[in-house]
Amino acid sequence: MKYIPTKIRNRPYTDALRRLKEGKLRPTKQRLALSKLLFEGEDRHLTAESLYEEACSFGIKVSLATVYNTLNQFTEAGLLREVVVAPGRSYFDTNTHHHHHFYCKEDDNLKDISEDQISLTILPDPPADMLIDRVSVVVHLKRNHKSDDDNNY
Amino acid sequence: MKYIPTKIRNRPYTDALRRLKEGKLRPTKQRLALSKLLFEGEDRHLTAESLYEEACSFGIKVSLATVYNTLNQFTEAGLLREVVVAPGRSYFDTNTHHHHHFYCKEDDNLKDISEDQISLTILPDPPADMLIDRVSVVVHLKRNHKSDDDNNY
DNA sequence: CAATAGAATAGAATGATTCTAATATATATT
DNA sequence: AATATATATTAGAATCATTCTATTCTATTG
Ligand SMILES: [Mn+2]
Ligand SMILES: [Mn+2]
Ligand SMILES: [Zn+2]
Ligand SMILES: [Zn+2]
Repeated sequence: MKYIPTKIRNRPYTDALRRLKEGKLRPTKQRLALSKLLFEGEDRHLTAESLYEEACSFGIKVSLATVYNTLNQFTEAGLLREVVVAPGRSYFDTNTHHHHHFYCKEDDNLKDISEDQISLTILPDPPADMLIDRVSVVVHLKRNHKSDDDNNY
Repeated sequence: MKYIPTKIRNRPYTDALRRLKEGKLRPTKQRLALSKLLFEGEDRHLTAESLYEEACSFGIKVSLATVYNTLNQFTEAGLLREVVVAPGRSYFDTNTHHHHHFYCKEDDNLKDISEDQISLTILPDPPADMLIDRVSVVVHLKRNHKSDDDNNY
């Protein structure tokens, strides 16, 4: 079994802590644990409910209210981005870079499209006294049922 | 006072009726009345609540549940489009042509951007067995507070 | 350790939307 | 025109995501 130095074993916590400092948020148990779930590993899209269930499944003692608070505070601090693609529920995105999304309603699934994969020119000026804050592109997908038809004819 | 032939005076109802036939929906009092509010005049963006209040203010006897049912049925039938820009509530759009939106959160206000005012190239192919259903572009706006600052310095 | 500000929590409250089951109306059939 | 049937409307209850509230707890600072 390979020896892993403490420095490296602790990296996830260090990173989670760094995130909290970035947002000027106290490093409480719950925030640290959620931050670790959110930011270690690949970028992800999640809902308050899904993060809550994940936390519970890892034995983290946290309430749904705190998950909502945390997601909102992280979003406020710029550590997360809120993505609104369908009525009813919000997704939170650990990828805060400017980018876009594929969304499939049937699968309830979000997938990133990096900024440079979409070229966009907006011709109209914003109304008077308004500035463009950000541009959101959602490519809505549907299942391709064509192959089913092919089999029948 | 100019004479207006019955044919023309009744046009809004005729149009409202035509819409219902398009969607294979029975022309009930409530649907006719809502259809008239929705489709006569300019294109508009509205919420269930706002349409309900408008209907009430015109003395139309209808329940909020029926307004929700009607908006969903009309959307299903392709007479309306649902626009999701912010968490919490849905907007319905009488403009069903492919187009995009400016959205200002502060004013809770939607404004159309016609399709030809945005040029968009999506490079990535959709995931396997998926087709692009539609593309939604939302240009989020914020108030320009620059002039306030200018006055102070 | 004590004092204090800030955070976590359970549960209540809210707001949008959907559901339910009774009543009413539009359409089809005589 | 009356009847039968399918469909629509309604009030109110129910649901679901989210936020609020008031209490308890904890991180921070000296
Ligand atoms: Mn990342
Ligand atoms: Mn129109
Ligand atoms: Zn993303
Ligand atoms: Zn529109």
